[in-house]
Amino acid sequence: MLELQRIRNEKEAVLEGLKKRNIDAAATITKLLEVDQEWRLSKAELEGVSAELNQIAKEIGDLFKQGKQEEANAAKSKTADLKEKESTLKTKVDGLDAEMTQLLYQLPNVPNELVPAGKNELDNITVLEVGSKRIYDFEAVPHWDLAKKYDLIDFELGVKITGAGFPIYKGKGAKLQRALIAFFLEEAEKAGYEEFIPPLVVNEASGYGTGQLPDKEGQMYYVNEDDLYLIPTAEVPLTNIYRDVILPSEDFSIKMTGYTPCFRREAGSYGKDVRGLNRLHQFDKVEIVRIEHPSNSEKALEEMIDHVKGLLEKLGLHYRILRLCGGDTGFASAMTYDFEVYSAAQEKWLEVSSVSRFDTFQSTRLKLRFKTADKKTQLCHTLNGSALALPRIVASLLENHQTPEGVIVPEALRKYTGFDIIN
RNA sequence: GGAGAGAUGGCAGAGCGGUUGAAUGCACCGGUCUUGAAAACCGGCGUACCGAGAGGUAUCGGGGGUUCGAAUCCCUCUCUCUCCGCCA
Repeated sequence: MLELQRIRNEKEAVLEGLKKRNIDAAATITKLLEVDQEWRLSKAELEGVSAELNQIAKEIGDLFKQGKQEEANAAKSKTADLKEKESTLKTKVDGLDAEMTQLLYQLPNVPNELVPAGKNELDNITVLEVGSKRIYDFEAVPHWDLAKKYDLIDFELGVKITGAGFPIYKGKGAKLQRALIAFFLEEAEKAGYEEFIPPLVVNEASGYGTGQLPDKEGQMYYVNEDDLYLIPTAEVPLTNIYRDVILPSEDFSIKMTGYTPCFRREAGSYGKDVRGLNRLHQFDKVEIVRIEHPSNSEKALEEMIDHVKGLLEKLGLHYRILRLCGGDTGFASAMTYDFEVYSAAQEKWLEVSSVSRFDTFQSTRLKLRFKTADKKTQLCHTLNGSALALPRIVASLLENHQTPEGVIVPEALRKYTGFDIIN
């Protein structure tokens, strides 16, 4: 959620920024400021009436103490009108308040100045490409065929047990999952992230805290009986650890990591995009989350990018980094870098990581703040990224490291897998 | 699942219809004293919103109600604890 203060003070800059998302928010913001104006006036009026009532109540209390019953009772009659007025104003102020919140929820984050304007993925900017496309001297096979050939993943069996998008990993396939999780967690730990194992279901307040609610309600699995949501990413429980927290000083840098399964309904997906491991309802991911002083979030983002680069390089994967354009940047993000790995067999780039800074967009909702040196409270910045999500990494590893003899396991992974080839 | 108890400031813990944003202790910050520190003493010390400011309003788990007035009474929701049952 954008800070109301910011919209008041920098209306033009906010509008300009949102244009990069291909959004014209002029009407919403004009309306918002109108409501805000009226809200402030009504609120001042309401508080005046409340102050008057409080004053009278105090006087009546004093009169009773002095035994002046009649005067006290006389004073009571004065309150009827004021109470009526207070109640009306209260209803009005609450209504305006709700209307403002509603409008604020509609506005996405203002993109960082580096974010290019644009509509969709075609307008993203490639900022770095490392490695080059592998040349195969045999016909490259897509990962779903390799998974079947080496009996690593059984998609049909997953359909039997649960449904499409819930694969069953077997044997070396299962072990590869475990190895990747362990590898990612240890790399994160080396980079200074503390590991957490959070709950996989969260309450409504947490959903609102990181911005999955109210807009993306349909993307989460919902447990009606207990009013809980299955997490779509570890970002939700990890970031919400710091909901309603005021850090005691400005000297902080919080780095968290966690492995969790992630659950996404992916309503509306179909066709070749969902083939094999490309898009699943349940998948494994190691997430990194940071809570930073505003002055450090740029550096933090760079560090996270370097971390993810390191992972991909250790896995021997050819990748590129994209700075997403306004239109392709997520609702809550101020700037997002996507990492993509090239799949020769599928002849396309697969998104394997997304690293974002949210500035104060999440912390506004989370009420996540810190105390400045002069005792003021100020909003923190939040950032997060996948480091990494498993399915497309597995797809990339299988496809890019395939040989006629089998799939070669990257050196860095061998101590976790215990085998160096899948055949 | 059944029965009971409870939810107060960073923590502990009073208050149980009247001027209480809230006693007291601890923690924390500033000061006096000291070569320095400790102790002692003095002062300060939640959050949010409105306001240029003075100040005002809200907040004692959430929501609603009774009352001139609610942390205190009533309703409701959520959560926690204890005992019983079940169980990895």
